[in-house]
Amino acid sequence: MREEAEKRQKLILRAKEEFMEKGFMGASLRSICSKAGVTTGAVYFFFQDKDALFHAVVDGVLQRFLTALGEHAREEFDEDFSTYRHHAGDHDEVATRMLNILYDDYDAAIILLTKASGSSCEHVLDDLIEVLEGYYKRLAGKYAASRPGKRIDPYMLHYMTHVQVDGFVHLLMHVADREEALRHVKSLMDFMVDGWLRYVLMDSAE
Amino acid sequence: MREEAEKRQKLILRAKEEFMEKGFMGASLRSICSKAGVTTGAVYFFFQDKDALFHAVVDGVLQRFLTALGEHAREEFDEDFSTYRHHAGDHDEVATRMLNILYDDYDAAIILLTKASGSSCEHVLDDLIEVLEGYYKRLAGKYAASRPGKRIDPYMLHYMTHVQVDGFVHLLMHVADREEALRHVKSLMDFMVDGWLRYVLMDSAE
Amino acid sequence: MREEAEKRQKLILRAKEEFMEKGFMGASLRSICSKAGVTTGAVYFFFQDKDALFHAVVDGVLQRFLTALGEHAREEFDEDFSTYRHHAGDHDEVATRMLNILYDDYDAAIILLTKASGSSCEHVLDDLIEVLEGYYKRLAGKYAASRPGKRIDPYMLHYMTHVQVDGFVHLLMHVADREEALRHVKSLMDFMVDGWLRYVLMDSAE
Amino acid sequence: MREEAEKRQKLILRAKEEFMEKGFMGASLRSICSKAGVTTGAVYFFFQDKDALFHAVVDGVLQRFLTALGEHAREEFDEDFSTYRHHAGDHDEVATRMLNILYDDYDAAIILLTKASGSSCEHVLDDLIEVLEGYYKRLAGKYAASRPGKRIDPYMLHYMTHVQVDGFVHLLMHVADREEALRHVKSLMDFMVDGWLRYVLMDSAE
DNA sequence: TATGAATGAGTCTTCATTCAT
DNA sequence: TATGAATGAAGACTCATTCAT
Repeated sequence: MREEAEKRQKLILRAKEEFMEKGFMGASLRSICSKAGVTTGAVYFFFQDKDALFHAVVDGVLQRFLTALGEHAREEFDEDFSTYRHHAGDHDEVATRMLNILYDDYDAAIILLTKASGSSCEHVLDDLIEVLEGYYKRLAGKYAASRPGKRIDPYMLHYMTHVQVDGFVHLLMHVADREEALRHVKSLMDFMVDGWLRYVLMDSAE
Repeated sequence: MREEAEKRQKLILRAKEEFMEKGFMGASLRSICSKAGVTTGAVYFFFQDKDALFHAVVDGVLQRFLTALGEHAREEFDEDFSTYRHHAGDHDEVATRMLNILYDDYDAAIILLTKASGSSCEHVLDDLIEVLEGYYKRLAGKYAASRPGKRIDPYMLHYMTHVQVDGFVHLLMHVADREEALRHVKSLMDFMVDGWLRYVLMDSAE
Repeated sequence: MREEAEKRQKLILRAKEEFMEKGFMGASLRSICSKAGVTTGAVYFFFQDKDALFHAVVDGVLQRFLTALGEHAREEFDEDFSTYRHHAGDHDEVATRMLNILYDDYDAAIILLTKASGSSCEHVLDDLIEVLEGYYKRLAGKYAASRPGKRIDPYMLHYMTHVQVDGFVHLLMHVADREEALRHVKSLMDFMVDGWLRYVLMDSAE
Repeated sequence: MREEAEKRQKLILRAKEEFMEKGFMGASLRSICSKAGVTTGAVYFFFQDKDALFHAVVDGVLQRFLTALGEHAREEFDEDFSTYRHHAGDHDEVATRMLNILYDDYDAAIILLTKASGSSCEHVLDDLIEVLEGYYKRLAGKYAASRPGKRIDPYMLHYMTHVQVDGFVHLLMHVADREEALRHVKSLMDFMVDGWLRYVLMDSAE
């Protein structure tokens, strides 16, 4: 009661370690269980299968990230682009918010984004990019409409979306310290906005 | 004798298909052998183990890529940066050369770059980036030395190296057609050079 | 208290469905419990084990059937065979009575007779035949004693008992509709009585 | 070479014992392997899965039985029914032939016919009956056509087919000795032919 | 030269059952 | 009274690898 699903928690904890170390496919339920001091069968009381255990590790960050992303998308979409001018640092606040979510459950975030191969999450990144791309396409459309002489390069739009997502992943994987990561995020965002304005929204004269 | 080489070749061919479909870990030697019409033992006659078979599939592109990279590095390093000015398109020729190497053995390149998890090649990308980064660091040093008021941001140097490599991978994975890929590579390179000049080599006044 | 019985009942109901679908061995207590909206432990509160649950499903028909059989045996055994002559339809009434018992709990009857493999009931049919055979042996003995020149073929006696029981099972499994089954039972009984008179009680001259 | 698949044979032998004892579902590959002095993996070298192992035990009898049945069907169908009169013993020869096939691989026959539940053979008996029924329906049609005033009772046609097949199974299971079984088969066949002439081909006046 | 048989540890998963609470 | 957590042995099956021949 009080220790409410203590073993469940321990199981998730050890699973996180194992997934971190060996990835989804490489992870062994046996190994996880023995580390958690639990018999193999126990996993199947708490979770439907290996994949569900993976979700238990990873769903938290994923949901928070997705929610934050949805909110941001709604806000940004309401801006008036006819008068919009980009200033360095414009996107720092959002980026910081998103990054914080990832660093709040650092290991889970890394597992979700880089160790999911073989699980039902193995395409999260691609899915995320696809969603974002759709959203950015509409945004870029609005922007281009208010800027005569501008047109969109579809490949670069897809690529820049990828770069954006990948930038976060790169930060996460190469900068363990949150504060340091937050310091870098500014350059990152400026670099990406440059990319957008120069290579996605290109001059019509091609 | 000729048969020998034939079987070896068929084995490599089917392995390529299997690795492409399921990745290194997911691939089954049994399945490869049966597709190749060869007994299980045969793999171990021709190759030391699963990993060696993977290398047989992948080493060709890897070596050609590495060699080309080495040559390029030597050339570029000899330029005189005191008089250097970047022009759009400067790097297209190199990029084209590298990209062609990848498209010449398209499947092997994709396998090497995205399906190697679990094999001894699983860190090729990281290794490649590390090598490149070292080379770029010296290059950037030279450049900065000839440009008073410029200094290098180490994280962005690492990140830009990553972006550069990742740009190739992205192209490879999302644009199956070589000609189309070659068309995009120009924007890609310009975008990256921009990144270099603005975010890696930043103004000293920070 | 009322709830208690309810849960027990629901458990039996779902168990019946599961046994029907997958047989005793194939049935899963987990699956039964979850269908019944009850915890796993509950089965072991209400029943001793899987086998006891099976009995709970099946004992009703079995007891009613056995009782009816016993009554019939007692009646028939008291007849005077010295004056007995078989007429078509003689046994219809009994057969109808027995068949009705089976159709009154159709699913349970089918489970008992054809899905019990692995349970302690897996030999009910054999047991039933054995009991019946003993009874028929005495009956046939009486009959033969009053008919000089007749002797009994022991194998055919056993076989005819089997045919008799099997006839019921066949009806049950192939004719879901009770009325239709009752219509067929006449031919069935006549066929069997023929068998008895011709092949079980055969002419001594062999 | 000489001992050609010695272990394969031992595996089949032990599997036969295990299937005999516990049925298909109840049988454990582990147990079979350890009895055969072979590791678990070995089964999967020789057979695709548990079901394939079952087939290896059982396919011999099944094929021989089916072949013999097909031949018999062809012969019998060519008879001229307008002049046909049944004599006791008419079918003994066929019955003997079929029975011999079953007794030639006694255990396999029993396993196939009574222990197959859970395997892909679990409906052999039903399938066999269905085939036979189709054949008998045509035969009975021919016969009835040459006998005015006769019509066919469809349920009894199905049932008699079942009785026929079941008669063989019963013999097999209750009479281990082949000679004794062959002695009984005569009564059995006569009983069934009686059934056919009286209850399947009934007088039109119903 | 290359096979085919065999290994044995490993995979995930399911099971009936138990018992403290 | 009945639960929910947990067991532990067993299930079928797959794997990369080895080695006598």
